[in-house]
Amino acid sequence: MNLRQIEAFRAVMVAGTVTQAGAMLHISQPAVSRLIGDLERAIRFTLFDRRRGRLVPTTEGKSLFREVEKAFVGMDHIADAAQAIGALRRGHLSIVAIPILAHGFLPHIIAEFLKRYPDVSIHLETVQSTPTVVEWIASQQYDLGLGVLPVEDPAITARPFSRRKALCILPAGHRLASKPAVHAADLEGEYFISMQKGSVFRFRVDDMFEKAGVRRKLRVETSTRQAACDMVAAGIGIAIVGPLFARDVTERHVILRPLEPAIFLEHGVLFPAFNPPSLVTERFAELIVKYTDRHFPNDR
DNA sequence: ACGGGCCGATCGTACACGTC
DNA sequence: GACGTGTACGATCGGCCCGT
Repeated sequence: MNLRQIEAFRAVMVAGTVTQAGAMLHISQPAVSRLIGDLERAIRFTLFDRRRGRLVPTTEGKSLFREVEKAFVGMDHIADAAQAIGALRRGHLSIVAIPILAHGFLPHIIAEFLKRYPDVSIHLETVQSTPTVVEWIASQQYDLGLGVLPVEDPAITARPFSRRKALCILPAGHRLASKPAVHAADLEGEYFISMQKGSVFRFRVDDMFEKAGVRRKLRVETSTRQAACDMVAAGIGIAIVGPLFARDVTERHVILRPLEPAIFLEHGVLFPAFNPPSLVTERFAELIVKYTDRHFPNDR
């Protein structure tokens, strides 16, 4: 007994004749006839009486049909579920991101994604640094991560979505605010708010000033762009932050200027290397790339 | 471990024929 | 004519073996 024979049996019960059952299953009438015959031989009792060239279900046939119907209801559920998953009408996506991307940037993408796929549920977690994002993605605790590139970890597959310049943040009314761009040499002797040590970004900023021979007065160190902006707005000093992916209230009270020489920062989507992304994850990653191209194109 | 070839089982169609 | 059964034959698939 096999599934194909059961399928043919059900089709004959539903359609009434072997010919129509064949049409239902998109096979020929003899094929159905043989499947029914094979099934009867396998179970060793007859499912149909052959009366005047017609198949009439026996009592045993009717009993078996009730059981088959129960099983096919379950099959229909599976088919529905498969279709729903394929069409992204169901699904879950867990994301871990650094603050600059989790705030202001990702909410817009999530909103756009949920317009297209309203029944997908999303969990967004914010962590302070890209190494933590990498760790959580590598251990497959989250489906997708967003952080700063490069990521040199064999357990991670990275897909860049943005390459943009860092910005200099000045307090309103600062002497450098009138300049179209701020040069490293302009910041000689300025009070400075620095991003926390250990990050790729901090290393690049310090390296740039060192090569330019510029000495700053490092006043405060912070881990978030938001805190740096707030402190610049409060007149504590000047800061250099990574590219912005949104404008928030605080940034209206500061002045943003390009930095010379430019410090490029690349952001990327991170996946676990040994676990292929689900359809939901893939679609979300594609949307991040499209959204960034549209609203925050790469700097040259 | 992987790919290719062989072989048997299974499933399909086409056709002939019987029954109503 | 409509429908069902039986048979011949071809296509496909999966298991097995063997070579790389």
